Amino acid sequence: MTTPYNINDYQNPLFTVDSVLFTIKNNALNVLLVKRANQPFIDHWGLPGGFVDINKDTSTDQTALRKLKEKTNVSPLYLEQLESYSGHERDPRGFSVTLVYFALVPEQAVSTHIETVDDVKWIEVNSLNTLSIAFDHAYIIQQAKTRLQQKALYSMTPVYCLPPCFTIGQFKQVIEAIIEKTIQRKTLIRRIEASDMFETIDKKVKSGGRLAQVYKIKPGVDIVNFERNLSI
Amino acid sequence: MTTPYNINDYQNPLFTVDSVLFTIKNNALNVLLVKRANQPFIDHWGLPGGFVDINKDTSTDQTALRKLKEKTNVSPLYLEQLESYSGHERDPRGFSVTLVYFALVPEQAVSTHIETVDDVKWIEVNSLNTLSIAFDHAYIIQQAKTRLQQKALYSMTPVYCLPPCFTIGQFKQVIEAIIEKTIQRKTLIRRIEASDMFETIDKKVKSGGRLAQVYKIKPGVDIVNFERNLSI
DNA sequence: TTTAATTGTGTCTTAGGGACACTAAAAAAG
DNA sequence: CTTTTTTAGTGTCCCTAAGACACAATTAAA
Repeated sequence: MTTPYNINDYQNPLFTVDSVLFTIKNNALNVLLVKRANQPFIDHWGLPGGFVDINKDTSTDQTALRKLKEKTNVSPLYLEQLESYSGHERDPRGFSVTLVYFALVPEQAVSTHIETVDDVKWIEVNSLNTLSIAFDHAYIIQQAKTRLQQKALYSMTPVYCLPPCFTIGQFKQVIEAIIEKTIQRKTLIRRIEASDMFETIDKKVKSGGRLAQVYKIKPGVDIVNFERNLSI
Repeated sequence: MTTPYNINDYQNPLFTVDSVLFTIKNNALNVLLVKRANQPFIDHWGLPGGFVDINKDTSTDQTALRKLKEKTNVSPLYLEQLESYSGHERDPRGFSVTLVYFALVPEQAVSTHIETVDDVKWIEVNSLNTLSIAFDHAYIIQQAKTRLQQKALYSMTPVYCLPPCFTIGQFKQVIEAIIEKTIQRKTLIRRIEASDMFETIDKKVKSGGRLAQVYKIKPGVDIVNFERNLSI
């Protein structure tokens, strides 16, 4: 029953790390796609990612960050594991496993770099069906979107789609773009106060009407989770 | 141990699948541990798991289920991915990635099989420090416990630690063992009704006082999530 | 000066968990 | 046989935070 361990008895699956990097652009949820330079699915658009480099990476988190930095020139403010996907069918080269992260970044942080290259672009998640996407990445993006929507209902996570200084109006727009539903401004204000994550800065900013108070994240605070969801 | 050069080993990290299988035993959260038959950490206790067998497994889910069935002789009722853990330090053989699942099973379903073997056992999660655990598995078990506790606050997931027919009193004990806090019986009854996941069966059962109504899960229903957490 | 737009406040409603009293029914104690 | 103990189940009030929405404040545009 117990044969001695030998690593060569097993064929290792193909293991990659991919990231779903989201941002809000034009009041819509966008995902970063990369034009594939290699087979399989050459010239198709897919998620940024690749193989672990065990000489450079101290963990798969580092792999995800390294690949994202290669494509966007910045590290995302928020990164967490989504899930891994595996099977014989998802990659023509054979049984494969991809560990998928999902990440958030404010659009301004990467816009200048993205505009200088033509193999990296933002695409609206709701327009994904107009492209032919590599592997099962279209499905993975949908899963990541669902997870982000859930998190937006019970946490302050969407703040990582905002620049360092922001107004409540901007925050509300980001949340609404993610959950695809309007929320009460009052509810957001109550949550901002209850979370104690933010501080006002001595500045107001034009917004088309009355000047808006500017907020920023208090240094060193963790993301706050709430006990109730926003209603769906 | 000297492994011959293998191109796959060089490109790919060591990839394994492990599972944190929980049950409730004696009103306490228990985890299934397996005595390791091989290096590294031979004779230490660790999580059930191993390498993907790409000839047998259609996905990593199947790997987890196959390994659990080897050790317990049953498939768990509940299985989901927890997270993956990676790094150079966690396995002396080099950079490794383990994809960890967490699973729930009623104790009765596996007790007879467990008692016949001596390399598999249940151990109370709160007594883990009395054993020396392989790899970073002690840490992983703590992470899985935290995740299970969170899920118990907003979902009916703990029901998978119960046998097919159960009383509200048993359900309450399972939840309380998981979250390590008492809950209001009334709250559980309200959630059972609101979820519409259960039906009463025409049977009552002794419980030390008044006879208790027996419930079971309606066939084909999905686990229900609530919009509010139980208070912590 | 008026109107429109956006920010910010006040407050009532609503849903669901927390608490707890009270009744029901069965077993154990006397 | 009666009383006590134990667990099951119900009724109901409280509390908190989200939803709804009116209304005041402030700015720009018409």
